[in-house]
Parts: sequence; C-alpha cells; structure tokens
Amino acid sequence: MSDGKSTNPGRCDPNFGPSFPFFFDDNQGSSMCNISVGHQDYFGGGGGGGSGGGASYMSFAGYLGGGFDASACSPSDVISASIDQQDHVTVAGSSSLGKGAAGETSESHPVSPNSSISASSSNEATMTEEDVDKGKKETSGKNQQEGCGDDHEAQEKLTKKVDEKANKKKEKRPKEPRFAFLTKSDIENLEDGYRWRKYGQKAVKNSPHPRSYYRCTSQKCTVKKRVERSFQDPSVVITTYEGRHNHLSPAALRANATIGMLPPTFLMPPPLSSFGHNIFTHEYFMGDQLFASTPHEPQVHDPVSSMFHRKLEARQDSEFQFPDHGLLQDMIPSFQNTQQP
DNA sequence: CGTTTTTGACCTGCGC
DNA sequence: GCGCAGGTCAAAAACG
Repeated sequence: MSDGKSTNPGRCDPNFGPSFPFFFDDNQGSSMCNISVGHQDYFGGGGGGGSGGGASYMSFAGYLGGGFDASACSPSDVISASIDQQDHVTVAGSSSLGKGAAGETSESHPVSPNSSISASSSNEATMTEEDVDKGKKETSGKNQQEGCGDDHEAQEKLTKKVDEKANKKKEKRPKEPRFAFLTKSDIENLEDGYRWRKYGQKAVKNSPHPRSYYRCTSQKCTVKKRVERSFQDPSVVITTYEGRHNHLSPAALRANATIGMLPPTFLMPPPLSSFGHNIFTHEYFMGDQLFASTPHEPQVHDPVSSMFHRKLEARQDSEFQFPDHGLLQDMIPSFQNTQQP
C-alpha cells in the first residue's frame, strides 16, 4: 500500500500512537501473566528510551531485541501491557510524547484522553511454532503437492526438511518472546522503526476486522507481528510482536548516525535504541510494580526508569476495564485479576 | 524491474 | 476422526 508499506522507519504518522506492549515470553512454556493497564494519558516529553532497567528487568524492547522504534510518532493513545514470564511485566498506556532521545522528528503531539483497557496474556501455544514452522510449512505444504517426483533434488530437499521438522518437534523449540500492545489509532500500522512485509491476512472469528501478518524484511530476522483491530472498539489496534530483531532498526541507525551522542544505554542493543522515543517515553510499567508491592528500584539509572515510576503513580487511580472480548481476551484473559484490590 | 500487497489454498493444532 | 480457527505459503497483481 502506501509506501511505507507497512511501517516505515522513523516516520510519523499523524495518527498514531504507540501503545504499550504487553509482552509475553513464551520461552519455557510457562505461562503468562497478566497485565493491566491503562488509560489514556499523557506524559509529555520525556526523554528517551530506555533500557528497561536492570538486569532482571528487561524492557519489552529489550526482549524484542529491538523492537520498536518508535521514532515514529504518535498521536493516539495506547494501552497496553506486556509480560514476560520471567520476572518482568510491563504495561503501558500511552500517548504522545515529546521528543525522544533519538531525536528524530517528533514533535509533541497532543494527546487525547482515551480509553482504558486492560490486557493479559496468554500466549501459549498460539504462536510458538512459528519459527520452526516456517521451515515446516515450506516443506510440508509444497512438497506434498509437488511430490510427484518432478525432480530428485526436490525430493531430497523435502526429505531433509521433513527430517528437520521432525527433529524440531522433538526438541521442543523455544518459544519466541512476544509482546503485544494496544494502540488507539485509526492507523493499523504502527511505525516502529522497522520494515515489515505483509505475508498474510486472515479473517478473525468473531471480529469483523481481519488480522494482518507481517514479517521483518531484514534478512535473517525472524521477527513477526500481527496487527488487528479490537472488534469491540475499532479504534483500538492490537499489535503483537514475536521474536527479537537481530539488527538495528533503520530508524535507529539513522538516528544514531545523526545524533551520535546517545548514551550507551541507548546504543547498546538495537532494540533499545530504537525504543528511545515513543514507547518508552510514554508510559511503561514495570512488572513488579504491577504484581508486587515492592517498589521497583531500577538497577540502571536512566531517564526512562525514573519515568516509569512517575507514570505508574499517575496511573494508579485509573480504572481498568477491559471492554474487549474475544480477541483481546484471548490475549489477556486475566487482566482483571491483576487489578489492584 | 524489484519489492510489497493481495488472496486463495494449504497445513497444523485443538476441541468435540 | 472431523471440523474449526489460526497461521503460512506463494502466485499473481499492484506499486514506485
């Protein structure tokens, strides 16, 4: 479609807002957690991106490996949560922000107050097979069809693939970390700094809105994302990222090249640097804060971390309701449980 | 001409 | 085992 096709690095869409993730990490198959989140709000300019915190607190950005670059923009609100089975949970809500560390173009966008949403995650098996799947599918579908024996090579390949599949199945492949976030926006394609190629679209049960599947266009990068609208609130876009980027986002590269002054924290992992702006700057809640009563002390001090605290406070009074059913609930079934008594 | 989107078909997992 | 729903593939079309 439009050129940015799916997402164009570093560009801002006038209507977008990043939202926050809720992230799940399926690794180990455990399960997930919940999250809740919030409401619309807005935190003005903060700075930049962030590292999620200390060692044990990895931001979703970190998880993704780079996930987002929000250099993009955003106007809308975000609502989201992310989770990581291990010890972190992140949630967010969001809205617009000012300039990020990355500089880029953003100007501050006014934010509009919006809704409240909550989420929880259940990832489960839903997507975990993907990585492996890819190979599988390639093999399976096609090969079966072609198996007529056109060519030995083809057959051999097939066989190999099949074997690989079998092995993988047995091995039980690790699940890719995932995180999702809700964004209140008219636009479905969030500008997250990476380039995505759409590889499928599917109608979703109980929802008039189709779900789109995207893959990172970078070579060897297996990150995928799914984008769909909440059927209950069409203005809410649910974006789910899966996997971690193994490269810098085009936007991040650009920003770094231009700025060249970012603190190490930002530059280190590709992902983090990319997050520098929108997302982090908006609201981001650390999991422990959500689930535990102990205040979280960021191990790494950075603007973002501090920001989390402030934001969190701001949000405590929010009322979380999760209007969505179906899709969202699938992702976030227990959202309500996370709410504070 | 290269890249991305569209879209129908196929595959897989899950519940009944 | 069957049907359903989700996810992916890949040919064709569209786009720049």
